[in-house]
Amino acid sequence: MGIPRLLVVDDDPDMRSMLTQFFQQNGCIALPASSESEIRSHLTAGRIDLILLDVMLGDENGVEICARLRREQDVPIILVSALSADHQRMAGYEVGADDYIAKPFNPQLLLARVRAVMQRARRTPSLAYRRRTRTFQFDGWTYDGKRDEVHSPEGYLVSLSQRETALLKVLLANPHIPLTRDEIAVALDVTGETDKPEAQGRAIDMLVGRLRSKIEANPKDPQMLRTERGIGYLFTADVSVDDNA
Amino acid sequence: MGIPRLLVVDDDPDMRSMLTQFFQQNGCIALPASSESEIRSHLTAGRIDLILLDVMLGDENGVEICARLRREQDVPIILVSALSADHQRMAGYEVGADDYIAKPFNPQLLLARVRAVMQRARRTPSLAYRRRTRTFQFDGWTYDGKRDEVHSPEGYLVSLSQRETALLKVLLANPHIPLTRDEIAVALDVTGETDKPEAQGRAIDMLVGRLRSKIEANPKDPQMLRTERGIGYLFTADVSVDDNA
DNA sequence: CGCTTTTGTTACCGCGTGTTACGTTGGCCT
DNA sequence: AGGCCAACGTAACACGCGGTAACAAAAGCG
Repeated sequence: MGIPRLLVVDDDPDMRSMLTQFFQQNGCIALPASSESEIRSHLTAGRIDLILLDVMLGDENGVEICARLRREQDVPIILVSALSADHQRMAGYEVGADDYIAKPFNPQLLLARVRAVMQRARRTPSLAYRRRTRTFQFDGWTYDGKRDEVHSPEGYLVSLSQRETALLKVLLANPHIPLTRDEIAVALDVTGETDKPEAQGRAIDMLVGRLRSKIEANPKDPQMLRTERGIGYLFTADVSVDDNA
Repeated sequence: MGIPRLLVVDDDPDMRSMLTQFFQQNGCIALPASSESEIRSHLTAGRIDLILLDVMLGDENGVEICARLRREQDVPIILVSALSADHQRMAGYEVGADDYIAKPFNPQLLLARVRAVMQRARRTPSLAYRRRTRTFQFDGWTYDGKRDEVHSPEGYLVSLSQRETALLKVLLANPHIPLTRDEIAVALDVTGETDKPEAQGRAIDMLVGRLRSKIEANPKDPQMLRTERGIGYLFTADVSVDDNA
């Protein structure tokens, strides 16, 4: 089988990079994330085998996020918390988490739990192992996640590059939400090395421009992929999702 | 029957080559491996009479691997471990291992155990001893493991070279999983002499290209054997296995 | 031994992607 | 209003990865 791909969700940067590094040293691909929208971007953008989710995120609640995610898809989730109180633990399970670990934890134990959960998930003939494919509709356009194809309102097949497709997926996962360049960059970085010290030039601008030139009727006056001056970009189309395939 | 074919699984290169050499001097064919995916590739690619499996692999757990393999097929497995603790021993048995040996071990004793397990396996009228031949179906295509033939969806017989067939088998054993060139190279080396010091150029690229030209409808736009830029290759067809023959 | 077939190597090219540089836009200040 | 300047768009270039043609080496085969 391939390399396990984990998503480490914690709002404390130290804890986050500590964990991602630890997992990377143990042969996993560990991607950092710190908010629900980032989680969703990752889930849409690429395969994620397991989510390690801190219960106490700054302004969001890990348990609620877990419940919401679980209502929608069956990606394995391990909740992490500083509170080992029993009722918390129960809340975690009731909410659909696969396991629950209290801080501070033994790294080896954590690794063992991660493996156990992933193995359990693998045995289940669920989609956790298959690539997640959905079909999106937006403003007449179609993105077919199964074939990774984009069709214009007139039905023409528009070929996007890998990166352009990835960007589109990020946008589709976050419609009507302004995204900063950093947020986009992080979401795109499926290769996601350690939390980077912020140093990417205008790559996102170029990417946006290239995508616009392919999916905007008039790229000079973008309707769907708007720019929020001083902020970032905003996808303004209404998106409908098709989970059938 | 012929010469016994063993698979030596250990993540320590020294131990691995020591063991393979030892067995080779004692009239066996010993193939080195260091990960579950390698094991699976070998099992799919050719006959394996017995697996010598280290419990402590770097990022994988030998016991878990053993359990997983045993759930699927009945290859004899001997677990090897530095921990001779009893509970570990029990865990090994419960998991379906045929024997359990603690490091450091007497080579002669090891050999005796190996022989004993293999003989026991031979008496059992199981399939472990026959060459494992399966038939795979993928996207209309058929690979007949018995005759080593590939048939197109239209029913034409397509002749693949040895290496191309080997690659196809590796892919069939790992569908929907991105494989690096190194992983593929290792899996292909069923001849697997000593662990090589990694120095293969673009042989895999060529091999992939050649296989594509034979089994992809449009080799320029591969559907099944996709390339994962910066990673390696990915076989995206749904594979179904036929164990009858 | 030559000839064929398979397999690996080298070299070249195209494409996707990031960077740089420069022009343009639009907000803000006086 | 006009001017200033940061932010943005994008053309042009640079670079690396992967496809593949052509060649070389190795393995079968008579």
